[in-house]
Amino acid sequence: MSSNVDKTTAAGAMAAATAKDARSPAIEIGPLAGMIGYVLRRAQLAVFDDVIANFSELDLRPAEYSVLVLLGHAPGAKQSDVAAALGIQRANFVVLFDRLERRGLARRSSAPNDRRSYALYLTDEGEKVLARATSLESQHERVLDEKLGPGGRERLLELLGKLAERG
Amino acid sequence: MSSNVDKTTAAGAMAAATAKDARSPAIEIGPLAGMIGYVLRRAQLAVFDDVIANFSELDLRPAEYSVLVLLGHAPGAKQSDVAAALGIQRANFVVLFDRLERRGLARRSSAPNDRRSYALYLTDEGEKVLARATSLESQHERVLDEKLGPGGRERLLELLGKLAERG
DNA sequence: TATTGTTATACTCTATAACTATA
DNA sequence: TATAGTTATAGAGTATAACAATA
Repeated sequence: MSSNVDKTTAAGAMAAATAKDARSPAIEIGPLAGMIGYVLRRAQLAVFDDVIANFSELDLRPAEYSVLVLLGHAPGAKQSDVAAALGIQRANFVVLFDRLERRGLARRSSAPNDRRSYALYLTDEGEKVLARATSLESQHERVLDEKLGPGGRERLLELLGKLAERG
Repeated sequence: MSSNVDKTTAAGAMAAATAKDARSPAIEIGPLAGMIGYVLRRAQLAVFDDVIANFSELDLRPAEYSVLVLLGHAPGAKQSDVAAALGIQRANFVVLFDRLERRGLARRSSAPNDRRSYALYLTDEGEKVLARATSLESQHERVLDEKLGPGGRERLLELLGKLAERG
């Protein structure tokens, strides 16, 4: 999963872009630094890299964590509703959830009124993994808060919420 | 590339998550709404979807546009430096640039001092496409400014810049 | 007829290893 | 020995079509 050979990752690029080293005649990103989409993408990649690194002991991907969080918050939710709430295609959600189920972290239960659908629940093991992951995630949020400064989180979440509105 | 059958995209999910419709018993994302990484990802997807839609007449992907912008800003830059500045792996950049070259938008020129490397340039056609794309992109930035409100852009770029710093 | 879950498939993006030609 | 470009490949993530079971 990790290596230190031929590292030209986003991290490396950002470092190179700001370094003043005669051996790396790095070029500036210029006008891209003022484009919301570009800066947003780079920030998202940096944050996700940290999340993935923080979850490494759990072998849990961000999308999988979001499913666990949602099941902790809305146990018994319908499979298609969970997928829709997270913006995941039904077809892709099947595979994602299969993995959680095979690992014993979540389970499908037959829904009471509709024999087509499933009600989804965390297992006891899933509750434990969710608790541990949330602890790691909380630590990470505190690191982000240090980077953002006082009031930064509130301002950022408000602005990002406006961007996420569709239409 | 587009269709209106079975749309369970992130857009649909966000709409469903906020709608009050008896036929869509949508569930709330709960704690996810307070997590920087999750909100950041949803915002980035929404913005990129708009960028891609705005560029549809040019058949230009965000990463390709970023290369054109960089070549407009730093003509003659080395291939590996452009890739590093954008956080793209050398190996993947080759394929990306091949497509721009085949379309006649950019070209590789032999570098003066190093026969291993290339100096990259826009073609005249590439300049035209860059100009058109930048015009479309500017329009999009103004739409984003309306969403963000007065001072929103400046605050957002500053906060995102802090998140993008690695370490 | 429409919806739920499912399978299969394809396309993009990304990461790594290995090669070549130069330095 | 190290670097620039390249090729090939594999893994994620994502999108679409089609099907069976059920509504």
